[in-house]
Amino acid sequence: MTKINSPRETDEKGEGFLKSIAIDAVIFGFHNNQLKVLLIEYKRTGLFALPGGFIKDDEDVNSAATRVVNDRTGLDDIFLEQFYVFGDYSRYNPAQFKIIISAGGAAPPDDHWLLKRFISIGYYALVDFTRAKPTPAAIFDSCDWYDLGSMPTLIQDHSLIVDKALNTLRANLDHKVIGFNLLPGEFTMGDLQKLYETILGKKLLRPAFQRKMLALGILERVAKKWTGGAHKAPYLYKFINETIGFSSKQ
Amino acid sequence: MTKINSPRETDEKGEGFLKSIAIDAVIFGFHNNQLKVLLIEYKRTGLFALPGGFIKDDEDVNSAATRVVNDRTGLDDIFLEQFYVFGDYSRYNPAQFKIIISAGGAAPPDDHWLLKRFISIGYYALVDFTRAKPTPAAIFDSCDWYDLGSMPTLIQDHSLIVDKALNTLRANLDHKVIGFNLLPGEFTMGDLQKLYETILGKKLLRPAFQRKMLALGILERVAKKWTGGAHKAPYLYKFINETIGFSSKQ
DNA sequence: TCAAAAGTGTTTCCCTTACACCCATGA
DNA sequence: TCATGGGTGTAAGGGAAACACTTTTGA
Repeated sequence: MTKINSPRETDEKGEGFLKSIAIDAVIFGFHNNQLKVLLIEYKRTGLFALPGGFIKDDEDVNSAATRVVNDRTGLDDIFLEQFYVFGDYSRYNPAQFKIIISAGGAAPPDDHWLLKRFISIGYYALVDFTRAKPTPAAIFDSCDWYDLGSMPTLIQDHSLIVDKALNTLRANLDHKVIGFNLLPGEFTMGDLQKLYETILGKKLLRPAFQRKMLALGILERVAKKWTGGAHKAPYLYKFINETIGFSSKQ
Repeated sequence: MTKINSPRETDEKGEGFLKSIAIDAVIFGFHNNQLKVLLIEYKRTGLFALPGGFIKDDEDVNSAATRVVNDRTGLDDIFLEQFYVFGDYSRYNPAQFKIIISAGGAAPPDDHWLLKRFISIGYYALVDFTRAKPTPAAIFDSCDWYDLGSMPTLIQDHSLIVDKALNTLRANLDHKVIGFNLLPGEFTMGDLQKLYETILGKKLLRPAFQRKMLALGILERVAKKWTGGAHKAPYLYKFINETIGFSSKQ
């Protein structure tokens, strides 16, 4: 579908990209009982933002989102879903972009395409923290995980986008099968419960949780786990589902 | 928020509008136990489509959607919600738009802004059929209600958009309070049940339905209804909720 | 042998389902 | 008085909540 011709975002005209449309990705990971979000920092600005990108003239929007997440994490098989379009006029803030572009070289002309108003399509992605390799682009100082509770201030309305992504994740956790995307291939029931508790922000009852998860019929018990703890070793489970990757589950 | 300056879609350059972004609205109504969708027909083309529009340079995207629905129905207080962005490259079909524009006057130049690739933000609206006044624009032959089961062929991927809107409506009917927006201010429990049955495409048990709806605590019994039928007259109910209008319910 | 975590069994409770019964009304 | 649709009562069934008990392991 997508011809590869590699236009460059830094062109003043934005040749090769759809104008006025951006993609912002809230990439969630889970580690040490903490829900994390991948953020980038623009060089020499102290400005933090969600990983984002633009849509090539001949590229599907969903493919562009996949490409953005792949560029930042190196992962291919990711759960990714649109959740909202952020399109208020009030989010238009060219001053911030002028700083970002200027930090990368010369000050941009006033009619630089990135200084125009943009609408952003919000995606959220659930990735395996242990396999993701945060990868900055040339214009970033960093690309790293941040705990949801201790994120730096973000540009534009990106904090709002994270909030809305988290709300969507919470709402979907109940009636879609998505939590597993945040865990490694094999995990214990305790890991899974910690994940659910962290996302939902509340404690769950262990017996009820175990039964509910097993009743879904999508978990396969693999083997015994050895632990360093002074207690019974838990089973390992893996998620059995062929339809991994870009999800069209409704 | 929105300065009024009235740009015109027919300008070749699309001056005053965001480029590459359109809005398509699936406006649902309910009448005679049928779920209906509002469709427009372009003049002298035989082409049917969803009501749609574009976003003014200084207009919120959600405001633009409200404006589109208001233009076609005359209604102000409408339930309206984004549900998906349709952004595949394959939906790009300039030939159809060339026909539409040509039918309105002279053939457009090849660089007419409407012949470029567009991404469409899908909204669905739930309106009171009895209060909506379908209103065509100058370039339409008609603007009318169609039964979901007997719609004409639609341009582009508009049939897909309707399908996805219906699926979203079905999924939300269970866990959001939205069905009432399709009924007049006062209605019987039978009306409401018929509506649910039509949307979900299956029969529901009357006693269970009545109890579930009343348990929501959002219905107020108003008065006795007189009927022409040879049976007990049903109560009338009305929906008690202050937060009518553009919904931010999550 | 003990503490801690994991796995499973059991009872209770509540909501939904299914069905029954009564009510009101016009033909 | 009878058929039809509306409203409510009630018993049965299924799943979640709450709690108890057993199992396994390293200290």
